[in-house]
Amino acid sequence: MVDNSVLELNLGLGNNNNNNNVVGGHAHAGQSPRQRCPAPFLLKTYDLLEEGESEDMTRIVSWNEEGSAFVVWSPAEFSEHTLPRYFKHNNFSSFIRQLNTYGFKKMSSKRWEFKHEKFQRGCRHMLGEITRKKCEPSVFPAYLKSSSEENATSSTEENNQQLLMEENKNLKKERLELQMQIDECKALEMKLLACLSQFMDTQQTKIRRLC
Amino acid sequence: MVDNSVLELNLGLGNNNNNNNVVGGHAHAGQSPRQRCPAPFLLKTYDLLEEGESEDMTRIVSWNEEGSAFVVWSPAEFSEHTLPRYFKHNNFSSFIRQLNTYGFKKMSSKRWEFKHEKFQRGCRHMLGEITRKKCEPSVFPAYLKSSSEENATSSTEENNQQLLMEENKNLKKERLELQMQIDECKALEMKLLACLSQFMDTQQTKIRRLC
DNA sequence: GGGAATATTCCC
DNA sequence: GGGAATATTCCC
Repeated sequence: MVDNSVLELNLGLGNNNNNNNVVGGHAHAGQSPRQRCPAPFLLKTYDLLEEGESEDMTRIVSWNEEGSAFVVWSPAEFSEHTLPRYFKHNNFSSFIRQLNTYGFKKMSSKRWEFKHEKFQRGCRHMLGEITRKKCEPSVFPAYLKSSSEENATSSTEENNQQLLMEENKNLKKERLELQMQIDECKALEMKLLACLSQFMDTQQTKIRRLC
Repeated sequence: MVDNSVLELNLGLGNNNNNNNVVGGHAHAGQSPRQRCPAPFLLKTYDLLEEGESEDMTRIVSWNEEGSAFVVWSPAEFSEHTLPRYFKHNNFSSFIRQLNTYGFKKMSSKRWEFKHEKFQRGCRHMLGEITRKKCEPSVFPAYLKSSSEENATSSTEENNQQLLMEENKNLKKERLELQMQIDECKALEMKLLACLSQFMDTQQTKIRRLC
């Protein structure tokens, strides 16, 4: 009943999209207004709408006339077939929860139409401007914040890079060692197999002779 | 290749287990020592071990001799086949992350053995005493550490850092995979040796009889 | 709609 | 191992 391709697809998407999603959002620091890697959720939702444009999926979900919002025409089919191909679930309410988290608004009480200023047809590049509503751990003393930002200078940045390179180097060394271990294992396997096969041969001849 | 029954099973489990899991933990308030509905993760992990007892799954994952901990004998098979039947993913590292969250300890560097005082064979009733480690709203918030966000760094430098982080991530993934390959190889070796030894025995007896 | 707990991912 | 971001679930 439920689409079976979930895991494969999710993993596929995960490996592609999540790479875009540098979690901390440090990338593209100097751009206006706060352009970041879009959240996976937004990319997937956008892509899912583009998929609809080519196929008959507009029956289930599509942009509205003006492309200023999107409409889920058939929540049941959308949940059962569309959601699991993009997400790790098939619950319409979880999808809506995410929409709310990213600040989408429900446009009409008569149909499932959702709108966000920065989520429009043809504007994939604006997705990076959409942010999650933060549940602030709220009042962290302002003085600590400002001083910490002053302290976070380029020296820590360089340091950071140093550490990354160091770690990188070590990882590569490790990789080589592991690879060698595997080669050894494989070689041993071959030997064992050869040994087994040879032993079988000799035993068989012995037995044949004795008969 | 990947088990297809993920969603159905997950949803099934979700509908059963998550009902038990009164999220806020308000249920059973007056019991000693803090008996709650066990977290879904713990129930699933426990059940997955019980499943092993009846089938040949002990080859992949099982309790240790004393039932005081459990061992993932074959991480590759465990990830590919077992995990997706209980969880919404097939990543060994995500599973381990959860174990750490609930305070499990890795027992040995030689095998994937995990232990928690309250997680033992035959003691499903103790699972309710296991709690997540809380991440206190920590005194030093994230932005104290995040250096790059507001700073003017040259775009090439930033780009460089991006690439390094990307490579780093991939290397770590590779490392885990290689480690798992090695485990598999070792397991195969054991099997071959056992096979060889058994074969030798039977052949010797055959020969002895013929003489 | 949104708060909050748990789950999954990513990074250090 | 663990901090922190995002995702999913559950509840009000």
